[in-house]
Amino acid sequence: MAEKTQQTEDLIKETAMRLFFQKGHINATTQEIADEAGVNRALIHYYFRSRDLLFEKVLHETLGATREKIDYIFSSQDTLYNKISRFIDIFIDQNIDYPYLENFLVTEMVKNPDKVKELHPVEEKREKLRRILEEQIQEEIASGRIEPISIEHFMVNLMSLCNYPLIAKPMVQNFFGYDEVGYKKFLLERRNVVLQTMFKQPNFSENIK
Amino acid sequence: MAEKTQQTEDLIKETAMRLFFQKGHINATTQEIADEAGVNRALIHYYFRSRDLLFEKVLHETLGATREKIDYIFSSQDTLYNKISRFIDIFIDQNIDYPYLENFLVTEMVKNPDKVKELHPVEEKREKLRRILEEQIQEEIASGRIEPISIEHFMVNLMSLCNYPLIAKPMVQNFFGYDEVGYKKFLLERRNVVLQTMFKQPNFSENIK
DNA sequence: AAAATGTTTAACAATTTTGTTAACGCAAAG
DNA sequence: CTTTGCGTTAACAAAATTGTTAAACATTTT
Repeated sequence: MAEKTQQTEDLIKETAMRLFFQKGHINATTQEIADEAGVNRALIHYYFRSRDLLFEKVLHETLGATREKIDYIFSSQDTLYNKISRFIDIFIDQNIDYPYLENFLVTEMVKNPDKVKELHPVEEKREKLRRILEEQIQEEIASGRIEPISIEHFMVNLMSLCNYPLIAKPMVQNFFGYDEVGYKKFLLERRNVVLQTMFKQPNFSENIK
Repeated sequence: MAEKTQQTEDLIKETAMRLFFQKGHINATTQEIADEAGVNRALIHYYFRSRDLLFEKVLHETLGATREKIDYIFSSQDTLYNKISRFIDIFIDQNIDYPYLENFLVTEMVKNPDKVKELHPVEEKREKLRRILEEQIQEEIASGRIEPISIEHFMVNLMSLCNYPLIAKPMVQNFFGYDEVGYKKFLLERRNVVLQTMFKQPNFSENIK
C-alpha cells in the first residue's frame, strides 16, 4: 500500500518534471500531466491537493538536489579551477536532463516573488561559502590566471555560460542548424569552452587533482 | 478615425509588450491586458482577432527591430572588438527595457517550434554575416587576442553573458541581495565585464574607432 | 471474512478564459 | 439631415481548467 502510494505519487512527480523541465511545457494542465502519467486526474489532487502544490514540491526537490551538489563542491578543499570544473559538469549534466528548468524557474519566480527566498541557502552558509570563494578568486587574480573581477560577476559569468545555451536551445539550434545530435555534441564541447573562457590560461599543474 | 484606430491598436500592443516583456507576466489574460490598457476586452479581438495573433505580432515586431540593429552592426566595416562592443550595448539596453523578452521567447518557441524559423534571417544573409564574422574571429585568434574558439561557441558565449543576467534577474537579485537600483548598477557594469571576458586583453588601438 | 483503511474513478460543480455578436455612438460623406 | 462605416461596448456562448465528492475498488488489519 505504502508502496503503491509511493509509486503513483512518484510517477506523477516524475511525469510533471518531464513535462515542465524536459519538454518545457510550462503550462501543462492537470489533465495533460495525468494523461501522460496514465493516471486519473483526480489523483493529482489526492496526492498534492492542488496543481500549485505539485509545482512547488517538484521545484523544491529538483533545486534542493542541485543545491546540495553545489554546496558540496564549493565547501570542499579543492582548487578554484577544479571546483569550477566540477560545477560546470553538474550544471551541464542537469541541463541536459532538464533543459527548461531555468526557464521554468524564472517564470515561477515572477509569479511568486515571495517564494524566491525559500529556494536559497541560509544566510550563514551563503556567507561562509562566499568568503571561501572570495579568497580563492583573489588568489587567482593575484597570480594572473584570471582578470580582476568581482565575485558577483565571476559567478554570473559562470552561470551564464553554463545555463544560457540550454535555456536558448531552440534559438541556438535554429541559428546554427543543429539537429538533436549536433546540439548535444555542441553542449558537451561547452565544458571546455566555459573553462577556457573563465580561466585565461588553463593551469595544468592545478588541473591534476 | 484612422488616427484613433492606430492609437488604440498601438496602446494594446504597447500594453501587451509591457506585461509580457517588462513585467514577465507571460500568461497575462486578454482581460488583464485590456484592463491595464484601459480598453474594452473585445477590442483586442477586434484588432488582433485572437490572443495568439496579438502575441505573434508583438513578438515579431520586437524581434524584427532588434534583428535590424544587429544586422546593421555586423554588416558594418567595424573591427570585431567594436562590433562586439556595440552588440553588448544593444543587448543590455534592450534587456533593461524588456527583461523577460528572452524568457518569453523561449517559452513561445517551445509551444510553436515551427514558428522559430520565421524569426530568423534568410539563409543568404545569415551566410554572408557568418563569413565576415568567421574571418574576423580567425584574425583575432591569429593575433592572440582571443583564444581559439569556434564561431558558434563565440557567439553563444556572447549571447550568454549578455542575456542570462537578465533572464535570471530574480535569482541573481536574491542571491547577491540586490535591490532594483543595485541590480541596474550591476547590469551596467556588465558592459565592461563581458568585453573583458570575451577578449583576453582589451585592444586599445582597435578600441579607438 | 468483516471491518477498516487507503486508493482510484467518474461525475459534477465552479471558475476562468476566450471568442462572438448585436446594438450603440459618433464622425465624415452624401 | 440622414446614411454609412468604423470604433466601442455589454451581454452572451463556448471551451478549458481546476477542484470536489461520493461511490467503487483494493489492501491490510482484526
